[in-house]
Amino acid sequence: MTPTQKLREALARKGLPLTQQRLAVFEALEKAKDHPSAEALHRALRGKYPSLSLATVYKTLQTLKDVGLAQVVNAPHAEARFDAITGVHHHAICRGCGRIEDVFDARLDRLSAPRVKGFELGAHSVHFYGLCGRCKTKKL
Amino acid sequence: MTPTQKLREALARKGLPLTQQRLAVFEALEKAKDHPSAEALHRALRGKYPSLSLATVYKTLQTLKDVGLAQVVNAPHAEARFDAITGVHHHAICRGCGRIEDVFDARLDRLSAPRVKGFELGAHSVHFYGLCGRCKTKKL
DNA sequence: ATGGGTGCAAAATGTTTGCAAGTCC
DNA sequence: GGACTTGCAAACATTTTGCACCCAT
Repeated sequence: MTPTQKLREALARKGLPLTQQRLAVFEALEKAKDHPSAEALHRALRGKYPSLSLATVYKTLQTLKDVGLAQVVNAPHAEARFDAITGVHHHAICRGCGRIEDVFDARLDRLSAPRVKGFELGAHSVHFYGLCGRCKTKKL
Repeated sequence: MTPTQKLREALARKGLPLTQQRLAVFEALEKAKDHPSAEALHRALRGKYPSLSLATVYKTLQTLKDVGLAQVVNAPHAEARFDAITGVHHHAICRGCGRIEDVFDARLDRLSAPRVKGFELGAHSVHFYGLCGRCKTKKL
């Protein structure tokens, strides 16, 4: 399935039209292997589509997320959240309200780093996503 | 060891003075169990220290990080980084330049969610931190 | 005494939004 | 034709910075 088909189909499922901008952003995102930012995508595309605006790139990425063709790797423009516990531990994060609970689990601490070309990896941290008690009830 | 001692010592190791503001922020951060944001800490402290500025809270958190007494749970005000791969996968993140590489590892995919009071957890993602090839050489 | 810290306000950064004009089906 | 999207600029939220004054050592 070509990118165009894949995108058209995913958009159609939500009744959304396929536009040139959406196709351009989607193709660029699929081609890039370095988890580009909105800014990076905009930069990469402005040669071919000089009128493409950064706001459109943001909106399109949101749309791609909505139709299940993209995801965000980190969680910015949320506030930074700090922790006085500097030892190894993990987190349960509520998708509803952003609440973060610490998770202590030796089994998770023991995970060994995978081999990634060139990287020298040390610490790791596991993020579990879900709904906290309050948001679970709210959603019903 | 009291918070004051712990803080004084960590700061002294880098030749930095202990101030009332630093102590206040550090104590508040240790006491809070909900991964407060800078804003939240500022709000919590303004009753007792009305002149404490938000900028100082930010600077202090940075300092606490530098001396190893705090860490950031998420990574905001970095740009959002997007990914067209929507399946389960993990990431290797370079502390030097922020580069993100995908990690595919079935062993990691299979991790079962821990029990966290009230939470209903689904997906998870493992972040490995380290230095990429380029930053490794730069640091030497 | 002096190097660094604090508080303020302004700048910077990343993202979102309102709206007129344009595009897709 | 009608709903949705685009591009622009302005708004927004979070974080950083410059600078005059102040505090810890």
